[in-house]
Amino acid sequence: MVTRTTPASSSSPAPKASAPTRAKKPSFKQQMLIAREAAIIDVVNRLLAEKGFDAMTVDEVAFEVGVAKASLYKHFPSKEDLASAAMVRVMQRAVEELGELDAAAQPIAKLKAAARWMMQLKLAGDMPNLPSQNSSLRATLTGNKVYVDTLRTISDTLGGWIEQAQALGQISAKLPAITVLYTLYARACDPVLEFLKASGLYTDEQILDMVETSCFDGLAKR
Amino acid sequence: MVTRTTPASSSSPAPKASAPTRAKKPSFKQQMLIAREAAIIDVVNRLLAEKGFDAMTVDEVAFEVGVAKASLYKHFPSKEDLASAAMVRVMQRAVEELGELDAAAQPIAKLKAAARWMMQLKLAGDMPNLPSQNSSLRATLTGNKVYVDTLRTISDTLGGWIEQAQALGQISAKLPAITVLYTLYARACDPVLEFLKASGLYTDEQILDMVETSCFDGLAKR
DNA sequence: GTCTATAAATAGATAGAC
DNA sequence: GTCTATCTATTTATAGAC
Repeated sequence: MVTRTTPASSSSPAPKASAPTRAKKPSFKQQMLIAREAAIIDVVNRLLAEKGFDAMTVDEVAFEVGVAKASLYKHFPSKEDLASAAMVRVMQRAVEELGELDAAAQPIAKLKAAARWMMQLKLAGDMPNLPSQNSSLRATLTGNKVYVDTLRTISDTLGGWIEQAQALGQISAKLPAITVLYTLYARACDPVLEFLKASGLYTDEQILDMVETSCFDGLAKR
Repeated sequence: MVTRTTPASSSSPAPKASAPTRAKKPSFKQQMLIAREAAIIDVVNRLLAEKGFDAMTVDEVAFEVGVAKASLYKHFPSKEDLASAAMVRVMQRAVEELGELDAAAQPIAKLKAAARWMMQLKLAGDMPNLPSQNSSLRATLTGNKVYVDTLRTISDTLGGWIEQAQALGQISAKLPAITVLYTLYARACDPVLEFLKASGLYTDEQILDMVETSCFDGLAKR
């Protein structure tokens, strides 16, 4: 995950000869690097969820991570790449989640569980919120192979489930599969979730139930 | 037709109903003021729809209006007030629209038409996009009496229709009215609309039909 | 790789002439 | 009320010491 090979080669950074008594393991430094970048992405992810890309500042990220801003730029070359890394990570987790959900029997059950996973992530404040209009951000995202590939993987998986569900008469065949897919994706940024949460009237579980119902069963009475 | 019954915003002076004089016509300057502010709000509204509040800059607004930035601040005291004025205007138009829709026979038909009106506005690039998290913006909005009152009017109208529709068995009674209301409001910022439009696969009418279907009938087959 | 310090650009907002 | 010119603060991003 998020294995950036920025530093001078990852093979063997041991210029010093063998000094087994005091030598530190290079893998340790690698692990520290990974851990620090994971900590950075943690903060970025939370800030993206809280305020969105435009309102998030790199100063803020650096302060919350507890690191100098210049150090951040050693890890990620731009603010867009910070956001991109956060998106990649959450999408890779989505791939893992979809893999587990695949055990469910019915396609529609998988789709509901996938939507619920996204909504639970947003309710928990862990869903990055990126503006779909920002051009520089879009350029960075579409130029990131891992991002594009992972998005493709997710879309293919969900798309397959949708077609299966439609073939079984579980999902309406009146709607094109692409529309169903987009409608599911939109649950990741559904403002109804935060509105209902802000109202303080319902528990997270109740909110998930209601939005899942409105999404799959519709507002009109059945 | 802009703000005939109500002043555009708290920052713009209300037209005074003074006795008609023949020597001078202050109403002309008043009209020029109104017209210029309407032109400003036009630009603000479009930019808010295109890039959102955070990415919109006051310099940009001034340039597109063709006026000096300092002049903008003579009309509206802050960027937040610019956005607030745009929101007030679109909401006042919504009130007018709801008044006309009230002629429809069935409550659910009114609700569908209201949702469709919002979606058509967004598809046309005329729906302002405000971040729900920005605190200074929220403060300005909640401190704007016209905004709060108009929002209240809209919510009361839609809320009444929802309860009627539920009583008639047209809208599911399993969902609280507040959830139905929020779900309808969310159509004004539904990313599915722009995704489908960006795909180039469907006409605006087809997109409206599909999203209306998914909203009221749900994704699951009936 | 981390830091301090700073560049370079841009944001929102104002001063003051006319 | 409109303009030019400017202020002040903030933002993304680097330079350079260690």
